[in-house]
Amino acid sequence: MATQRRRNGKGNGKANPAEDEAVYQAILHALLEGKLKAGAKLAEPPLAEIFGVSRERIRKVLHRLGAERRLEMIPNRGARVPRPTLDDVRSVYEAHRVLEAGVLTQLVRHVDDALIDRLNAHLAEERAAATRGDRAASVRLSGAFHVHLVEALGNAELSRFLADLLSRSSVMVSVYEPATDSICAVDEHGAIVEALRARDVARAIAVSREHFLHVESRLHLDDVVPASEDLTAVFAAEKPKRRRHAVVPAKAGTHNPRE
Amino acid sequence: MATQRRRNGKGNGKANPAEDEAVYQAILHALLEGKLKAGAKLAEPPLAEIFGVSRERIRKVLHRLGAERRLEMIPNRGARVPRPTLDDVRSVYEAHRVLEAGVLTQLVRHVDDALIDRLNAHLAEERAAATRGDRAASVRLSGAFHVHLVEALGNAELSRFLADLLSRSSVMVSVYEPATDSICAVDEHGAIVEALRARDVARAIAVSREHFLHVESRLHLDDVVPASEDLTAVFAAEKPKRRRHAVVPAKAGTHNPRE
DNA sequence: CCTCCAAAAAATGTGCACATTTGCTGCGCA
DNA sequence: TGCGCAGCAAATGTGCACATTTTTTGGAGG
Repeated sequence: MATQRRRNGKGNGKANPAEDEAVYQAILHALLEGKLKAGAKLAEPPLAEIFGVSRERIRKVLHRLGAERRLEMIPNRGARVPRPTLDDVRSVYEAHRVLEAGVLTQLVRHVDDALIDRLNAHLAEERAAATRGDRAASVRLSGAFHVHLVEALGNAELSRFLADLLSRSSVMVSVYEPATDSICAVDEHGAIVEALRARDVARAIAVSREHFLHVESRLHLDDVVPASEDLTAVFAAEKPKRRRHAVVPAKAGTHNPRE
Repeated sequence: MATQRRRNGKGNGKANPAEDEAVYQAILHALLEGKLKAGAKLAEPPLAEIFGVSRERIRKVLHRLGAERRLEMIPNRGARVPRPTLDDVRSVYEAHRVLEAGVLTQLVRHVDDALIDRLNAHLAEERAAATRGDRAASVRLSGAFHVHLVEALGNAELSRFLADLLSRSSVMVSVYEPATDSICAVDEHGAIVEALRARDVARAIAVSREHFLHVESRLHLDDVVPASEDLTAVFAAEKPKRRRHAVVPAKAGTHNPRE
């Protein structure tokens, strides 16, 4: 219900906040999945056509993404997918490293058995995923570990900041593709937990730092996978509204459009 | 030239990006200065009238401020100045504390004489302001000290995060008014610099933590200054466009309206 | 006197018609 | 051949006219 309206008659200012959110999530998702080329332009008319909504709707979403620094907005020239430099990537990784140092410092003051148990349970999950060779799960759980650390502090500001950093690094990862193998050594995570359990701040920070530098060293700037150029193909699976005559051929340069 | 147009004729879609920015800055400034009541509603029509711009312009700015979490946007119900709880304040202070712990940890790896000199120069300014009893300068310099610390790392992400925290806390400060006296003990800042010079991470962090707890303890939630209720009065000095029959007395709180 | 409800008033949200700006294409001229 | 530049097509930005929703108002009934 309530999914097939608009463009009837003329005056039609019906409120539909869910639709804004849907378009926003679709574009954000494509961005986070790395389905969009680094310097790609996101023009309003094509997107409006693809999602079957008015241009104003698209425009609002685009500006919101721009305000969140997820898109690069140039006055009178539209929105583009940011093209992060290697320095940008290092900056994000360094920020994460610094943040985690602070988090660990604060965390040793509040460690209890329950926290250690939760972290160990998470490590078990990570090991299981690694053992069974589930790359997707490994990547997800690897990021989740650091999220667990901040969330243990229960501070909304810090959690938000980390989420911001992670979303940015995920985009970069898709550009500088570090996905060779063994994404995030579980042992290093385990060492952090161990240091936490021992209340050893210095060691926890040292291990964490080592861990980040390790991950960071895997980045390589050459060999940039171009991702898809065609917006219609990118959003093919996102909004099965209707009006899908544009082939979506065997191009499929990226991953599978899943489900 | 080009500052006195609009509302002539009818079709008038002229681009004026500077005007967006001006309105944005005006509202943001009022927000940061604490001129707006905590739960105050920012309705579009009055603001449009006050600034002498179209409602769409106001709407865009309001949504942008909402995306930045500086305003609380409720669908179909407009924008309100957020009413931070005491927990919110503590959360921001804790985040700042945790962040600075990480910053200090990273900073001891890069301290050099030049940095220490710069920080000492800043401390001298702080002491001078304190000695001469300049409260405004003291507050400003006190915040600037922590900004100097992060900026010494040269990391844009971290700097942005701190700026975000500071802007939030400045709003809160205006609510929970900690301005009794001796806002930020210069000695505590000096102790941080001293620990940095000695490359003593643990001490630097301990002093910093102590410092933040000290500042935080000054907050009191009762006695909330209501600030102004009337939007026209709040923005009186901000936009001397015209159509301002509301006095605009010797207030002149801000800067010159340029050119 | 208080509560509840209907109708009006005000405020927010949206599509649309342009104005403006950008980008491009092709023609002329050195 | 190459360099500019006029004109055109496409995209972005903006005001405006409504539609929808919220809030206020003014009674009627308990």
